[in-house]
Amino acid sequence: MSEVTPVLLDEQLCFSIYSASKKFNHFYQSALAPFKLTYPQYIALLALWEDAPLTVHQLGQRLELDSGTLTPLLKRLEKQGWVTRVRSRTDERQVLIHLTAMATAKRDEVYQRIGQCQTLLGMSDDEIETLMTDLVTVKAQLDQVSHQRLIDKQVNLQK
Amino acid sequence: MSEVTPVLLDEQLCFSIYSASKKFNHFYQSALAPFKLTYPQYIALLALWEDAPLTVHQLGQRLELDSGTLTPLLKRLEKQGWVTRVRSRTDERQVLIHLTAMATAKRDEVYQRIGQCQTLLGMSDDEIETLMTDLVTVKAQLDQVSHQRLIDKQVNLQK
DNA sequence: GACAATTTAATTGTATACAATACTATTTGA
DNA sequence: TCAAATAGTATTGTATACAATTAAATTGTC
Repeated sequence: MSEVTPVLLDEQLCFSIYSASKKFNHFYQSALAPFKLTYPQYIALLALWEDAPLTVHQLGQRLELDSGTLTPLLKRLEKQGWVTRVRSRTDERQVLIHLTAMATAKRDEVYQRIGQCQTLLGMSDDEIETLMTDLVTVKAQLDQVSHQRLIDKQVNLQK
Repeated sequence: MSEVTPVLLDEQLCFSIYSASKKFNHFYQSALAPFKLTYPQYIALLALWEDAPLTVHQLGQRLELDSGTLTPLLKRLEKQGWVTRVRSRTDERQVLIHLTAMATAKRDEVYQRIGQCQTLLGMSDDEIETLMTDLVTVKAQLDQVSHQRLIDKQVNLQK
């Protein structure tokens, strides 16, 4: 009697999320093609349209990305004219990310394009809300487990 | 009266999924650290433990990954002794991915490790099932939209 | 005020992802 | 039969991700 079913529900859920995330990515990539923006670049702009300037660190907190990801991403956005990267005068360690006039000007156009493409997901707002609530639960649990892992790691190091 | 709320529910959902996917990734990365496996490498092995050998193409269908991703991933798995890559004799175009004796031998150990770490997500099986069903809906819709995009693209090319 | 500790970005190295292209082997069709 | 189309894999180029390290600036403490 071998216990041969490791394909637990959790595992399938992980794959579902992994796969959905990639699909969403492609969706935005294609929707934003006229602006040559990727999804991560887009959400960076979204955060800045809401509140700018932001330091790299602040942006990272909102997007849950670190400087290793953001620095090159922001350099690309700068090269394409969406943002400027200015080292703060009051604290030379931080780099402030400002929106360019072009970024401000194009905001509504980008919004509109996304709106156009957002041909509903075939789910009610309630369903989406529920889905998101469940995802929050999953994420919280994963955070907790990975915190547990830290302790576990130390235990494992003993032997 | 400007329509300044582009942060639609869909957008928040996308970010939730994106963020959950990354967290799951870290979870597996850390759970599988003793085996030096990443999540994509792990699901490749999962597919092979279920059914091997598989061609790169077949594996790609199961994982929804193309050869650009799989070829280097499989080379890494080969270098670490999990699989062998053998060009098929009956059809020289395809490369068959076989499990090594080590991979077969370590299967249960890996399963066990994952089982150990899978300290429940704080959700019932029913809740998880519902979540996955909803994700399937979202994915189906995204597939449909991206298919629509193809037509759209052609229309846009006109002007 | 000196200096250790902390904070913040950038860099480096590794590993996905995927579009586009190239290349080879197989299959198909005239 | 053999040219054209197709299939399968690999390669190249671009863009994330993130751990680990480095470097620079600031803060806290004596």
